[in-house]
Amino acid sequence: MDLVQVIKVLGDENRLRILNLLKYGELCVCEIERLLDTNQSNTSRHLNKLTLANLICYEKRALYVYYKINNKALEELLFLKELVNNELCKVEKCKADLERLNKYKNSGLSCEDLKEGKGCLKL
Amino acid sequence: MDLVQVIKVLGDENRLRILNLLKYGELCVCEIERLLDTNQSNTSRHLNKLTLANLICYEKRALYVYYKINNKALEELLFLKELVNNELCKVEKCKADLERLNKYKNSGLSCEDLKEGKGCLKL
DNA sequence: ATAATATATGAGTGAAAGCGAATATAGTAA
DNA sequence: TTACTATATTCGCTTTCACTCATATATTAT
Repeated sequence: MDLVQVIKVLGDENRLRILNLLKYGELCVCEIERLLDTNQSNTSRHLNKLTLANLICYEKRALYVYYKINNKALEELLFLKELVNNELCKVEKCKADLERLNKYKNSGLSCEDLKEGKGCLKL
Repeated sequence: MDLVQVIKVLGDENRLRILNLLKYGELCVCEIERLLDTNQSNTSRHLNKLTLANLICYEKRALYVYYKINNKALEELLFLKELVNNELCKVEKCKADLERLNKYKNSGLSCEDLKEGKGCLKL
């Protein structure tokens, strides 16, 4: 995928928020879905676009698919590295996302608990 | 304008080509129009979007409007600086644009000559 | 004043993109 | 096997966006 297409993929709030969330480690689809407060279909589509642009990659374990940043892309596209590492953290929504992510991680819950409405990611 | 909107503005081939052209100095609209090989209306619209995103600025002199990179934006958004300075030069179309730009500059012609079909920017 | 030119803008069109609801697929568990 | 769950994909809808053509605006020249 060429540079213009990669930038087009980056030019969406939900996808920037996903990159920001994945900066600190992998997450499965249902976790991202709750954190973004959108539905499963939409989340999956955004993850697919990021994957096609080689910005993230995934690993399937049992029923769950875990997504993470493709660090190789960050090394090859330094503007992307700068964006992810030093610019996203200034965006208000991204800050709020990280707060919720931390609460979730500190709660000790896993994605299996989310469907029951436990924890801090309930709607 | 927030980060997402700025990236959306960046996610267009013509606008990336304009930024690449302006990297080496100011150009007026009719010069950019010829270099991109598109029409006047389209060129003006792209320039307007880049201006609204604060990525470029302009100065009107006589009948002509000269656009140039807003270097303040490059200092404030380092990913943008990296993109403009080190990434655009890898894009094939941008390379070709710079070749044509150099030919034009070396020809000694000005934008007033373009309408007569002189020089290397004729259609 | 009028004419000519550079640039901006309005209107319309077609393509692309994001979204929600429903459905399909794949893996797990009983 | 059947039932259940996580994720992906299809469909239809709506919005956004780039583009072209035509027109408006502003500046200069005559």
